[in-house]
Amino acid sequence: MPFPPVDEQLTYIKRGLAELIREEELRERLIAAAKENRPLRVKAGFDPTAPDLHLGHTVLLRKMKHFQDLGHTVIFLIGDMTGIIGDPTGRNITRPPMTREDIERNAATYREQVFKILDPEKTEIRFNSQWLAPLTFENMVRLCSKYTVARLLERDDFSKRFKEGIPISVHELLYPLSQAFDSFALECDVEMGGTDQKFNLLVGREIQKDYGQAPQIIATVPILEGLDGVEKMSKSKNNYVGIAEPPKVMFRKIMQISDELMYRYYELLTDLPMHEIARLKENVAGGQDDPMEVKMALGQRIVAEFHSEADADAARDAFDREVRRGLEPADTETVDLPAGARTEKGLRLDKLLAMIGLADSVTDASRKIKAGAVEVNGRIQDRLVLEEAGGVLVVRAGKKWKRVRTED
RNA sequence: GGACAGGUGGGUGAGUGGUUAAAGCCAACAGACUGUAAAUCUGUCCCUCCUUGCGAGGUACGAAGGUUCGAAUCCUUCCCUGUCCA
Repeated sequence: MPFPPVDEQLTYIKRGLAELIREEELRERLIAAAKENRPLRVKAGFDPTAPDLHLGHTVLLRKMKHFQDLGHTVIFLIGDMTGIIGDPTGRNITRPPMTREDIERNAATYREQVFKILDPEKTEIRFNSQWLAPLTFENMVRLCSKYTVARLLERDDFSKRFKEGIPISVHELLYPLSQAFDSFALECDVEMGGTDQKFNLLVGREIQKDYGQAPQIIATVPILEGLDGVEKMSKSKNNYVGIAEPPKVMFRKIMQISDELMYRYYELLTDLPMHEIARLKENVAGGQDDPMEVKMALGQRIVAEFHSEADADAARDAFDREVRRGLEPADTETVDLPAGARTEKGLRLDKLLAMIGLADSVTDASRKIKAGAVEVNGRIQDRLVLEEAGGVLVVRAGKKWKRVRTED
């Protein structure tokens, strides 16, 4: 399969990239690839834990996909060696070593999620225990001899911790080395990662050279800001959009980002050409385009990528209906009236809310009632005991809705 | 092995015997505002009960005991984390 012209490839690759080390080397490598009709081997490493991918991860995955679009091979490397050893840092209190089964299961989940973006035909999934596990002590020491402590301490977080007397375990120092060794073992032409990985990726170049291999080219992608627009997207910060989340949830979350942030999302999470994005921005600033429309279009693109066009349209409609107009969702669940909600005085609304999941607890429910967030059949409730009306009750607590069948 | 510091509600972090269910901040949840947002403002933010009240009760500050009318705050033991010395 012939590759596109080198300049075209370069432009495609460079879009949305944080840093490319070095462009000239990549150009040469691309020329050589074309000449030998050999796809480049592009690697990115992933942790064997937490296979719940979110949009932040997809920035990297999308860039990997771009390489595939150009005909190159992507290596999805699962760093299972660290998982087998156990906890890398003291941060996670006693993380038990993962079993082979755990890792297999996580790998399966990765496959499921990752191939929503990557092309399976052009992807190799590899595990670094394959070559790290059989590494003898002798070879291990040999690897270590190729790098100095001073150079390892150049890494930002290492030097910082060292200066401040925060402990650095020896195995942490080994981490960049083993990652570098992976690149050698896989004969990588390019390694990718977030900007926070730059140091590790650079070590790979050095080690490859030492082992007589052409040093890999490094391509880093920016770290995506989360929904808050400030901190990086992460699950623990709860500012993420998971790629396995339902269309409606995804769409709603995307609509939550600030107008400013949406252009960055366009750049990093869609393939809309840069000049188009610039135009959108101008039109919004000039008042020709409605920012909400632009953001909804973004939401639709993203939802469509992980689900389908139809899902995206439905999500948009649902948003319009539920959030903009505050109407009851079309897919409101209907439940039976829980037995305990009825007392001799009548229907206890606080208990009902807690039992059908619209409140965390009875106490929480009564707080919500007090706050005027609870509505039954379109009427805001301020009493604990509900007048029985019979039939199906449409209950709303804040954003959540339920229909309750009262058996009569 | 020794010395020292510390373990508080989802997170951070005050509080060193008594209006402390425990400040502040963040997150979260509601409400107002709005073009979706963001920003801003207001309220809420352990559980249960009921007549939803500036209500009553229960549980809570690593664990278990103890001192005291009364402890997150003092004592003992234990567990855990960190730093330094060996």
